[in-house]
Amino acid sequence: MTEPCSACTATEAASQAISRRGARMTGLRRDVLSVLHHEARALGAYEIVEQLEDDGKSSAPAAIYRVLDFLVENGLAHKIEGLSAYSACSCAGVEGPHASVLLVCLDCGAVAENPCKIEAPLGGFEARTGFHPLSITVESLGVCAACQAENNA
Amino acid sequence: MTEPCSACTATEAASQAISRRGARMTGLRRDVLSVLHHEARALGAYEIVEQLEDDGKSSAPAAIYRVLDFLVENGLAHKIEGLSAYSACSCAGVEGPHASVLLVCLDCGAVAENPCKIEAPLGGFEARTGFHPLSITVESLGVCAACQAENNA
DNA sequence: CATTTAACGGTTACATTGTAACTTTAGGCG
DNA sequence: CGCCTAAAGTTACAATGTAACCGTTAAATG
Repeated sequence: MTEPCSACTATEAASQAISRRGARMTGLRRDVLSVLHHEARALGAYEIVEQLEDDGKSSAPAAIYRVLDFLVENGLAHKIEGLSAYSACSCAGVEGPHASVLLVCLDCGAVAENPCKIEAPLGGFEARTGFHPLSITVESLGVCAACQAENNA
Repeated sequence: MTEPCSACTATEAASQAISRRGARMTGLRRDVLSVLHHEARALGAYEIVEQLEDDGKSSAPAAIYRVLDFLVENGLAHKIEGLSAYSACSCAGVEGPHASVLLVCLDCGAVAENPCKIEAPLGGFEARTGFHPLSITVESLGVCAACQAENNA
């Protein structure tokens, strides 16, 4: 018997989390999430389209964007605004929508993630000004430790 | 005699700051920065193109993007990633490139800004993982206090 | 179970945002 | 002046994102 792939395991776990939330984990949604988990890096929407085509599962961009919105709204994926790209959420034990600090490697696309409370990054600034936040983005583009080591070799 | 316009004053001050840094504040750069200061809200690149056309100063998108890159690199403007838009930097006394917490109103486009140290939003996470940040984005899309009041009226 | 209803996905056609590459112009400087 | 560099003009695209409509599927309700 074959070893269980960790990406598949993660996709499966996320699917179950979605069901617990009362939302529907459809085939396309699972496929897209699976691609994100297996690639384990930031992917553009059109890269996902290509990846699905390679798997014989053609879908137009509009459908993919709808799925990505769903995944982000449900906390299964994050959008990296600075790259117009998406990555599977890698937080353990976090369910539902959430903000994260995202550290994105420009070399390899790896995304390191740390869930954060909305209040932290805003540092009370929002409370002082009466601003009502609807979304939070905290991300850094840079070079991960592994790529730094490789570049210096 | 006419009152000095605060947006013009800000543009002028920024121009002088640029010169002190040894960079060139050209006509187009000043024009774009002036638009951002006068509008005092997040503007897309193509909105800036239109605005300049209205002023009889036509420039193609490619040129505007180059100028916007320059302004951002020099800390005179910020890009709001979540809106693909730009706003003039409103920090007092901050010169050169810097990160800021940006609170962007989805109703009126107003941008409240607070300069921040790179370390703060990352909370030491980057130090623990060896990640080398090249850029930082901390922004929130929401509703400003003024628009909340207006919406409730 | 059958019917209704809402959510989802397929599809087309398009809007918006962003760039590459080359040319022309304008400053800075010996 | 003549050279060199940076910036701006210009064209032609590439990449990203959406609106809208319709067929299909899954869920809800009687």
